[in-house]
Amino acid sequence: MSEQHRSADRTAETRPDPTGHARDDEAVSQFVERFAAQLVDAGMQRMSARVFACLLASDSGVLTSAELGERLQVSPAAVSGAIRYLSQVDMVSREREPGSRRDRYRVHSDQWYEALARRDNVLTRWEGTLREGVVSLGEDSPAGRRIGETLVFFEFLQTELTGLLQRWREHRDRMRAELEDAAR
Amino acid sequence: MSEQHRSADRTAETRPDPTGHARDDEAVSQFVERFAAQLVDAGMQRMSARVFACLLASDSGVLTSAELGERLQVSPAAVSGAIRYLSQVDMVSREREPGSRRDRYRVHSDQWYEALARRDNVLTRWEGTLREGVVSLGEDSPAGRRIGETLVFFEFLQTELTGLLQRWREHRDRMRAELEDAAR
DNA sequence: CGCTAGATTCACAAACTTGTGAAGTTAAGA
DNA sequence: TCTTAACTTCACAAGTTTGTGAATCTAGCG
Repeated sequence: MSEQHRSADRTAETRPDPTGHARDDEAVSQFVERFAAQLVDAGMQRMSARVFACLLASDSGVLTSAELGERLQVSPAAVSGAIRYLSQVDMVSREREPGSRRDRYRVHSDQWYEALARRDNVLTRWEGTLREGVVSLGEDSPAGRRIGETLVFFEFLQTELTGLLQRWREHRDRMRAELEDAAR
Repeated sequence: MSEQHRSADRTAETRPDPTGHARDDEAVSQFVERFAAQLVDAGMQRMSARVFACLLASDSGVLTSAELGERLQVSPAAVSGAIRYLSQVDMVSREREPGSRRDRYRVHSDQWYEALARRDNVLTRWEGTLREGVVSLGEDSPAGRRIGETLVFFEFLQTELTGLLQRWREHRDRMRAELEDAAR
């Protein structure tokens, strides 16, 4: 077996690094599990959440199935299932390592932005259901009017989302420009 | 048993009403189940979602445990559990019907607004975990920097949320004023 | 063109979740 | 103060989800 894949993130307890920092695997694992738990609370499947958090906390941002399995103490089958979901929702991408039959999974840097943008679709579906509801209940009935108000709120949210994401892009670009300046 | 509680929403198939609308119970139930399913997809417990959707679709906006049980075909125990959750998260309020030992459960008109405002707390918790993560990973490590960027995004979101809710309040008040005008 | 590392699929068992009936508790009204 | 309608709690059964090992598939490489 090749030793290549050990270069990015070691599994030893701690590791000195060029800037004088040590990576405390115990602390890292605690972060991974804690953050994954919060993603689960927010509705994500457990294993997908753990895999995602693990990738997020890796220095390279890229890990193989075997590495994920070792860090999370799960079988290749579990990793496979998690990756299937995560790539479906575009939170990780799959890369084939050239000159190898081993896949590498990478976190997208814009995951959160993308995830939020995808909420747009969810809102649209909700709005569809609410519109049907207004019809079923009768738009002049008290219940119909109540559902209608909810619909207005979601429509408002959806509009706001557009502006919000635009402002985020500007905010991010401004930040990056500052970082570039500082580096010079 | 008193017949009082039948006054607000009948269980018969359809009902003529003063404005000439009929309430098609089959269609209403379909809306309730469909909307509840979407709430479940978004992470809510099944029974809580059904109870909430049912209240939302009732003309009075107020139902008793027995009415909820009959409409959703579930036991009083199930209703009790759902209501416990919903009142914990402030999506329904409990009222004691005066001169009776029967509770009534009411949907809040501002549920969605409130629910979104509560997201604020969730974000704060996430930010806490992310901050710990940056420390664990070392703020100058690539992973630490990646988590840090995520943290910035969530901080941005939290700021935006404040403005968004403020704009919603204005939007809503403007709408209500227009409705008042039209009624005159 | 076959061998084999690695990914995927699948049936199953363990763990968790959900809703029920029954027992227990509370408080309105006589 | 007693009775009893209505809510709540609890143990359990049914249903669902999750992760595993084993079998299967895929595609680099000799």
